[in-house]
Amino acid sequence: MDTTQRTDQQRSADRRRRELLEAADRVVLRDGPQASMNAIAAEAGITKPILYRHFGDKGGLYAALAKRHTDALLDSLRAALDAPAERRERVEATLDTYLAAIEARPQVYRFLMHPAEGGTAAEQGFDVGKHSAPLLRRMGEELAQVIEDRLDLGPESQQLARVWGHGIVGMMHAAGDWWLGERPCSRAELVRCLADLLWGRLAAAGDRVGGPGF
Amino acid sequence: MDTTQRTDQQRSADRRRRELLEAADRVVLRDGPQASMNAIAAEAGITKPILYRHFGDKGGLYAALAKRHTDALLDSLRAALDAPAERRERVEATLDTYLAAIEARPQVYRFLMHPAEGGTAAEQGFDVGKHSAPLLRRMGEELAQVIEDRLDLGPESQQLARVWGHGIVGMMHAAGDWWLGERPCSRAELVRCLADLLWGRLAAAGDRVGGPGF
DNA sequence: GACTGGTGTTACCGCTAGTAACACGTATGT
DNA sequence: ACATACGTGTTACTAGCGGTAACACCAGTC
Repeated sequence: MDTTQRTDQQRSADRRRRELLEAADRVVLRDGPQASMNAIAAEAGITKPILYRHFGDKGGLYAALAKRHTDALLDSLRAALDAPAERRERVEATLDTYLAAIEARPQVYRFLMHPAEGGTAAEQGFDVGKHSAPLLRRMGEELAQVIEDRLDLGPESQQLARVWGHGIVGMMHAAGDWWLGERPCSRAELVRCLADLLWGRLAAAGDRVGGPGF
Repeated sequence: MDTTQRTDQQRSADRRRRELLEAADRVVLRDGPQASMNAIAAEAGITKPILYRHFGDKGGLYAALAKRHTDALLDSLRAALDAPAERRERVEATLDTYLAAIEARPQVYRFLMHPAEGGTAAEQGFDVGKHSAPLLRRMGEELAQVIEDRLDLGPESQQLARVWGHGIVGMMHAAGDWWLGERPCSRAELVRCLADLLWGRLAAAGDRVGGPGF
């Protein structure tokens, strides 16, 4: 059991794992989030127990799969968030990056937003509400960190930043989801509307004639 | 087949349907969104085929169940939205109403946010992204209508209102979900933070020393 | 009394996630 | 050279799911 052999094995296992993940990716892209383990195994040219040896259970495979895409998307978002430009431009660029991603690959995005599922009887924690997709949480935390690092929000800075991070991400997600289903306008228009909302146009708008206003 | 008898039968069927829905409610509240049809039938004291005769399939039962809670929650939200007060107060009241609801019954809320699932091979439309929970969509449309009715937003009023409706609902949902899982602050504080976000504090905040600002 | 319609059952189908048990190749220790 | 251990792969299975077909019972009606 010398070191070189162990690394060899590990390398082989890692390569195998990547191949399996790519096969799973193709199936999920084709069949949606409810792709079966049988289908994934068949696509990879092997049988189920191998998948289970590599990933434990379906949740493990899905987590590994989600991590790849989540990391990639988060990298794009960070890039847009870090670009050298005015705050408004940067916010719009980030929104546009996210919307472009979900527009380009709706199946992947749909998969990422899907909660864990826990088929038979595992991982059930009903008493709390933490069912949201990991991607949303990670994006929220990431954005919160950026906000807290860069904005001066007074004494309650941290709390405000975290609430805003998750809130803005949720706004982006829900609006994007609705937009993807109905396509009521162009992406650029959607970006502008959302940025306007974040820029306080809701509070600044005048009441409509005849009513007390929202 | 005279009218009175048909009404009698219909009444009986309706009562039965309500009983079944209440049983399903109890099971979902106990087991979460993945409650099985067997469990629900057992809770109602009957067997599966009866459930299927009443609701068609699992999606039908879940849709009926969701409609009850969704209608109830939307009524509460409408009440908060229509209260006689300033705009900011009303926004805060609406946010608080939603958060209080999900805080009081997280399982129900979790169930409502769950997408349709389509067990075996039904209702699969992967090419579009319309997987979101009906509750989110309905709340978004409802809020959009209120915004459009009451605010003067210029020529692009309708589009802005719809984007904002879905965006604000998504913000509320994501922030509420995160808050419910981590409980980082009181409900009132969360409400204030979110209202501040909607009131443009993000755009108004100053840059932190040493960086160009978000 | 035969007939019809609603309510209920049992027993099944095909599918899923997940696993146990077995077979093959290969490198190693004695 | 041979036995041993190990990783890789298979087949065949379990338990449970959503959903359904076929049958039983019990009312009211012609």
